[in-house]
Amino acid sequence: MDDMKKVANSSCNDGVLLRMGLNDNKAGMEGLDKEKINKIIMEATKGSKFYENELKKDQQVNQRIEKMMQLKEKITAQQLLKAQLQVDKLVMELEQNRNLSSTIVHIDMDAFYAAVEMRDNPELKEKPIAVGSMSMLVREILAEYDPNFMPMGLDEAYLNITEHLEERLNWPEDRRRFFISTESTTGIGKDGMNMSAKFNKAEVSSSPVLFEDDTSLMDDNLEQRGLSVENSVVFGTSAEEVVKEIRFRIEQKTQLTASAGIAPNTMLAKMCSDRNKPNGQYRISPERLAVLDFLKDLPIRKVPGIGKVTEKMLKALGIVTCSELYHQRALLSLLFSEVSWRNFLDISLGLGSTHLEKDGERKSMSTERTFSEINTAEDQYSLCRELCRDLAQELQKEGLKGKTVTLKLKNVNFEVKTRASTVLSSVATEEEIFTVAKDLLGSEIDSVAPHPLRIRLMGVRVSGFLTEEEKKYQQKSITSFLKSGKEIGSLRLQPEKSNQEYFTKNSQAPHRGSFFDQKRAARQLNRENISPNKSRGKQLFHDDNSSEDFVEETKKVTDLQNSNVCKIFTCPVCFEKQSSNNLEELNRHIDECLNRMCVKDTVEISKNYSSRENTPNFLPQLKNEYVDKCQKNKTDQLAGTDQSASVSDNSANSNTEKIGQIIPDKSPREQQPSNLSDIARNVCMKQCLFPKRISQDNEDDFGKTEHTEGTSSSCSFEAKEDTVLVCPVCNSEQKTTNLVSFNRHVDVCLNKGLIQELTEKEDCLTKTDNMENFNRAFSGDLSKGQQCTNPSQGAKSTAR
DNA sequence: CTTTCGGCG
DNA sequence: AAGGCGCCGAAAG
Repeated sequence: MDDMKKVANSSCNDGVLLRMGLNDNKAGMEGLDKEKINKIIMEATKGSKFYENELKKDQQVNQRIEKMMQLKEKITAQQLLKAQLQVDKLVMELEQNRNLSSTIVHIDMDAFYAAVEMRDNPELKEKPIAVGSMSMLVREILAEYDPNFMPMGLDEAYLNITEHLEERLNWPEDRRRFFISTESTTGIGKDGMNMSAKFNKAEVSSSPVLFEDDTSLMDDNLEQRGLSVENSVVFGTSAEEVVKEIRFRIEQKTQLTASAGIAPNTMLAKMCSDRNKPNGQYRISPERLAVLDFLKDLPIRKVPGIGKVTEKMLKALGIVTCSELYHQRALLSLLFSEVSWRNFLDISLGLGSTHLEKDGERKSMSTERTFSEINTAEDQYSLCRELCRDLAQELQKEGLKGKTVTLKLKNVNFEVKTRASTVLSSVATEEEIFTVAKDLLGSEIDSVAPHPLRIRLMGVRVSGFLTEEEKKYQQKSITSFLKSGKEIGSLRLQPEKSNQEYFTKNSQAPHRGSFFDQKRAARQLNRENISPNKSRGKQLFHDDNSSEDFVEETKKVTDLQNSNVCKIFTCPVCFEKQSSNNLEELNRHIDECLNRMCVKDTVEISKNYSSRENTPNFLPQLKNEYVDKCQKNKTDQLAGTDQSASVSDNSANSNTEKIGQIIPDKSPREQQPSNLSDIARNVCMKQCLFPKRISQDNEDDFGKTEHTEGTSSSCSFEAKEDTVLVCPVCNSEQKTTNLVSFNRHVDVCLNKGLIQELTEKEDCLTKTDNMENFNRAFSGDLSKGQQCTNPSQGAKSTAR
């Protein structure tokens, strides 16, 4: 880190020297006109302003890293062990759901190389290069392989060719034959010539390898077809051949080459397309080992979604490759948010979306512009209006209305500020947006007064969109409901509270952050008490960290799920022998053991455990070596052996994985859909959905985590005797006091779409999530995005 | 909810 | 060829 500072400083000095040099020039060359020099100096200062800001940003990242490292130092061996167990349980679940049956293709136009060619050969500029190339291939070529293919920007696209591959098997050869256009060879200049020459040479005449699975092309067909055969090519039926065909047709059409990746999911496909770029392709065969092998030494930076900051942070933890990412999974689960570490886990296992879901509803829309300094309020306001106008136009195209307007400003020092304001009624038109934006701008101008606000960028964003349901109900039911609420008290379960309060409170369910975050926070308080020997974990986690073991290691974790032997085992926490046929009991024992260490946690957690039913239906096989190791570790501890080194260096140990599935515990929020996916529970969930939130309102300790997580409270299906239930949607009194039927009515009343959506996704929704969605739809608060993510894929699996 | 950040093409 | 730009979603506070 010191090195970095040095580099930065010297670069700064260079900048100064440069400017001094310019001054010398100025003195020496009197003929040079003032303006030009001023301009150069301006550029230089602009550069340094920019650079200064880059340095600042870099230091902020360094601080983040420092903070993370401090957090890491405080992690105890017990915490790490527990995390390891939990993460590994998840790993097994993920493995079990691994889907290798899709064939996803990622096509990436070699635009950059085209640009280089163009630079070298200005004659080629006439060509309608990438202009609309992808949207054209939209229709003309790609759709033949996947009618639902997904263009990503102008120069790349995903295709799911699974179905095409099946159909193609029955295709006659002629349907797979394509004629080589000779037009391309007429291109003037060496490039036109080179390209077609390259193609002919490499892909047709002299490289049978490229058509390895099309035997017919090579021999007899050549003879049969006579002259035309010289100009045609037949592609085989394998995925590779399909993609070659696509790339061939793209090149014929656009004169541009494309690279492609073939893999069982989008993430891998994208990484594959990068492999043999330009003008190449790569395939990961649909086998688990092939996937893991591909990832083994792959730098995490290659993964979509991992940018330079994440790379740097992980590097600070000694993580550079994907296998290292896997090895450190336990540590990562303690250091990062749940979304992040789960994403890391998906990456390291090579999991991603196996189908091309059209991206969900957009959550915001914005427009912004960079310009040379603007410092008069007048100009700034008119610019602001202009942006609002543009944005309003775009919003209208998609029929969107939002509640939050955000103004973004970048001053001449490259410092970015955003100011947001959320209004009660939604905005969509230029005027509506501007009304909000101008106030934000105004207060920013005021804040620097009497100095002028010197900006180089301004942007306006609208977010917090209304859903369809809301648009419908906004004016009608909800408003009337809210209005009338004061008069008649629609939900009189707690007459002393206004409905406003009711909903506000409900929407504040405090479960941001991961399970680990919460538990970590709790443990932080009594860490001193519970960790008599901070370095306990060193030997427990002996880890050679070699990537060769990566494949083996993940295998071990999963192998366990198939083993159901072992009736006696040693508790990995207290090291006492336990014998039982009842796995649930064993799990409970370990849970208790683990949590005994975390004094204050214990009560809550064991309460949670005892009410959980997702016990794995298999028994772990614990190898003796593991037990030995644990016991050795124990004796070391007792002997007071000091290993003060940081635990993370050896946090991952294949042995520890062998007991991964013992712990059934997981907070419901992060609970994956068990393969049991038991209908009964889901039914119960649905029934609980509404009664629960009503009954919650009666509870004093409403805000407590256990309740919002929905772990222990029982379903009460009957409202109190004297309550009158008023449907919050249609605002009519309901005769029934049975909450189930009341809820059914509300179901009907509310837009079905939402309910249906919830039902479809209920596998991955917890009660809390359901309630959140409900509350959101109910109260009209849509500022939060959907929290449900497909459990079979990363939280952020596809780049936009 | 507001503000900042990370990442992508 | 590298980095600025416009945009989005999500983390952080």
